[in-house]
Amino acid sequence: MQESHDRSAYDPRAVEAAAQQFWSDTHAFEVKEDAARQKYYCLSMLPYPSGALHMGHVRNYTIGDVISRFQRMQGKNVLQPMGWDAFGLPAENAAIKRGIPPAKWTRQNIAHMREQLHAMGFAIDWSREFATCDPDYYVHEQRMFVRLFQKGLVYRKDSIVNWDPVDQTVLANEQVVDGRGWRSGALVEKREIPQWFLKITAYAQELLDGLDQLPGWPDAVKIMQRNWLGRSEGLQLRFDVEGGGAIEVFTTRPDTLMGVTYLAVAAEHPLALEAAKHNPALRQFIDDCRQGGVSEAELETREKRGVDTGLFALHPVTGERIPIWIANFVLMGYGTGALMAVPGHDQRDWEFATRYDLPIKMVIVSDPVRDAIRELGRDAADNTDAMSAALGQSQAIDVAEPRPVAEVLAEFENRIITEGPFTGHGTLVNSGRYDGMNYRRAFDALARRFEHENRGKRQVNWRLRDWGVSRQRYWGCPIPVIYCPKCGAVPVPEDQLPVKLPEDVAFSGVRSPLKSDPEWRKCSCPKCGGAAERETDTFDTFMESSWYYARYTSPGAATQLDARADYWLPVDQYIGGIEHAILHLLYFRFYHKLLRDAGLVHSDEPATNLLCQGMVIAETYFRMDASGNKTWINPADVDVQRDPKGRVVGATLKADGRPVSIGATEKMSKSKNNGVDPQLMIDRYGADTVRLFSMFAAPPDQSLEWNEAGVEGMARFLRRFWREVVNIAGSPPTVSLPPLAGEGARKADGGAGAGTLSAAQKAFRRQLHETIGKVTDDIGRRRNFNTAIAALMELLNVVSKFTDASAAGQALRREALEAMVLLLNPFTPHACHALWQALGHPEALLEDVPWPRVDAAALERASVTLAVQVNGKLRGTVEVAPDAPRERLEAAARALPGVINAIAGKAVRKVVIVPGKVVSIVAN
RNA sequence: GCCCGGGUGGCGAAACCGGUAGACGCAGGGGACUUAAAAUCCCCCGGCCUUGCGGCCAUGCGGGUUCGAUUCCCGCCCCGGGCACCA
Repeated sequence: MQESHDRSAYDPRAVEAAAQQFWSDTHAFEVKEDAARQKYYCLSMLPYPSGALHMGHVRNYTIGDVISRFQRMQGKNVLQPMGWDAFGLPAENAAIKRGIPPAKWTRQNIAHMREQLHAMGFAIDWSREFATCDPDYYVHEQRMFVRLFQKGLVYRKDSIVNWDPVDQTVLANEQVVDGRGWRSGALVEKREIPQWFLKITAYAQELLDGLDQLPGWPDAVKIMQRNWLGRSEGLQLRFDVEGGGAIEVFTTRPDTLMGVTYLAVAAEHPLALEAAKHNPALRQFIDDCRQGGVSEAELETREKRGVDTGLFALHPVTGERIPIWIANFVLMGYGTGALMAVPGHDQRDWEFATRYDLPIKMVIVSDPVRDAIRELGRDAADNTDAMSAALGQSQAIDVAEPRPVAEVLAEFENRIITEGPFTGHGTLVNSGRYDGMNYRRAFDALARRFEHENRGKRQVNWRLRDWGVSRQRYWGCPIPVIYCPKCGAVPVPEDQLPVKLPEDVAFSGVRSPLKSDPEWRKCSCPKCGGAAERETDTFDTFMESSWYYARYTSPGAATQLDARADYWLPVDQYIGGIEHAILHLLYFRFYHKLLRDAGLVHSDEPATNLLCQGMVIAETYFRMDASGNKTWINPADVDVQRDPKGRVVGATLKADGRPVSIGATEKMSKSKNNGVDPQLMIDRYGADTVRLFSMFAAPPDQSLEWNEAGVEGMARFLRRFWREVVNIAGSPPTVSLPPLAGEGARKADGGAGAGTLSAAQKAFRRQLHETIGKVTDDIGRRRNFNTAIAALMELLNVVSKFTDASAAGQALRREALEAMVLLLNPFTPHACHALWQALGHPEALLEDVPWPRVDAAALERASVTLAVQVNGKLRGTVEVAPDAPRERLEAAARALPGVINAIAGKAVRKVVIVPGKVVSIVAN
């Protein structure tokens, strides 16, 4: 016994090395197109090669691998590729810090991380691997850009960036910390420079409509994208300016037009700049607006400020004089850079008007107020109650005495002025001939009027802006454009592509080597042959990550894609972090439509199913010094103390045994030093245990708290499972008990074979087949891997306790454990690979071995348990035949002592029976 | 600020379509085995009351709908993600 224990003990290191060697030697995961088989393209977002695998990668790629291996066991032709999102800012930072060229640093990181991915045992087709910094990859991106240029989907315009006046460089939002440059500490300024744009807005409507064709995407992502696209129907309208000129505004609420009390323009608006020429105070305000970063979060949380230009616009209906203000919350980039402010019916306009003491007018009343007014108009004497109730609902007005309509309106207006705007749709008042109209009618009437006067037009506006793809950085794909003094911006001819990024460069300071190298940019104009210069900006790295999924299907193709793309695309399952819900996933969808319109793919959307996994979080520990600075301590270096109930009462540093403070549980990060190194975990427990824990500890879309004791629990489970399987491995692979053979048995004798089992044997087998059903559904449909694993643990507990030594009992054990090896294979493929062999199977546990099937006959039950409630409280349960009639259920329920007590002295009013679930008795 | 998501025992979580709240695992307590440790196995484990049977309370907070709400609706509080150079 002792000897066999030693021989058969679970040794993850040896098991995993052998399985990985086998998969590698047999090219087990390299796939090719096969029209005869159903394809399944399972894709995880490609990693940025930051240096080492982190737990977020482990989680992401384990989810993808579980789905891939599961689908493969369903007989599908599964593609699971991997590559590297190799361009980006961190490589430049590393270059500055350590003096290593970004290309070298990046390729070193890739080599290391590739080894780590191998050690996780992912079923990846490595023959398709590429890095986005390979010229063979980005040449196609450059060619696509040139073609989009020719199609008119690319343009250049001035755009605002964060400018660091000390380092003389453009900063990413990430590099702006509290309005200052992260390296120089200088106050960041806004600066306008010319940049390249892709016309994603030309696809806005299609991107919106396409969301309805994606039932396999999470609602949260679709809602976020819908809001991001931000379709709004409104009116673009011209206000004449007193003394000449005009301002165009866009409004989604033309019905509030008569409530306009001021106009607000952006600081960069031409009218603002013109007015500032003769007004130092305006000049000063506009200059102040240039300070600070450009991110939306920063702008939106900034204090709303403005200044009066002293100019007036003329109201397009009344001719009234309307003051024009410059306001820091109006941005030049959205709509027309100017807006009509209606403080009575818009929150932000109201706050601004209140601050600067601008008039507030009521021109819309809520429906309850309108109804009350109508009642008053009919019978002014006696409708106090109705009016009071109506006003009470909307604005809480006390109406003690009947009053004329004008007084009610005045009260409502007073509420708006003092308490806040009424921003809902309602009925127009104080609007002359538009009085009494609702939103829709007023919108139409005003639109017709202004279209007729040639003063305005109906317009659909989008929140979505065109995609600015220029970055003033070195480590990116060069934008293939040449600037000629005579011919202007000329795309690089396709036969001169790629424009290669020089990789052997030295970073002297923060400036891009492309920009400081006078030679690289020199070239001749493709049109006139004269001396010209190259663009030194590179693409936004979202460009590379927008089409990599397609390139995996056509490795080595001379063109961007070839016919193989049609076999594999679209992606069947895409997996990545929720943080990419908007930007990446929108560009990804957009680029797919660009590929489609170039004839390279033949579908409308790139991925049919999307899974967004949550973050990996961990506890934080720190010590604070006298001046309040925190030193963060890694969880691996800490011991935790508990009270007898298991509650955490303190923590100490392993090194000195003295206490440390316990911080929040948050996302693993370098700054909080709470990252757990996956490599350490693999070395200590093996990849299968790490995979199993990362799938068990939380459902994939929630955050996952890393907890090493939990990992040990998984190791315990795997050891037990290993032992159970090895214990039966000596018995013959097929114990001769035909009635147990599921499918075959039912064909042979209609399932009657199971009838020869004892009640305990039947219960055992039912649990097995319920588990097969649950695990299949949890992985295949629900993507709840944690509950699939829990069900398998439960089953193992049952198997361990099932000591039936009869022939039938042994056969049942074998059936259960063979099925479990298959069911666990997606999670712990190395151990299952070894155990499948140990069970005497000659073939490798790959697609040749089909997923276990549920035997419907095994699921039959002799009885079901129903909950019995009295007045909503549980008073007992009854066990009855599944087809027991209603009367018998009620009688059985009423016979329960708990029920008799609960209904004593009461009359039963109602009995609700939900078959298979509950008997609910209402008594009083 | 805006958009999206989440809040259930000491902890991670489960309850899938409104039907027995806490499966599974961790931590903890008690025991077995062992010279000892590790490993393994068995029992207990939301709170309060009760010798026991059992009862009451409990899914962030306050309301509502329902025979019945962790689940649906309304209003709050707290935590997390995103915000594209540029409502």
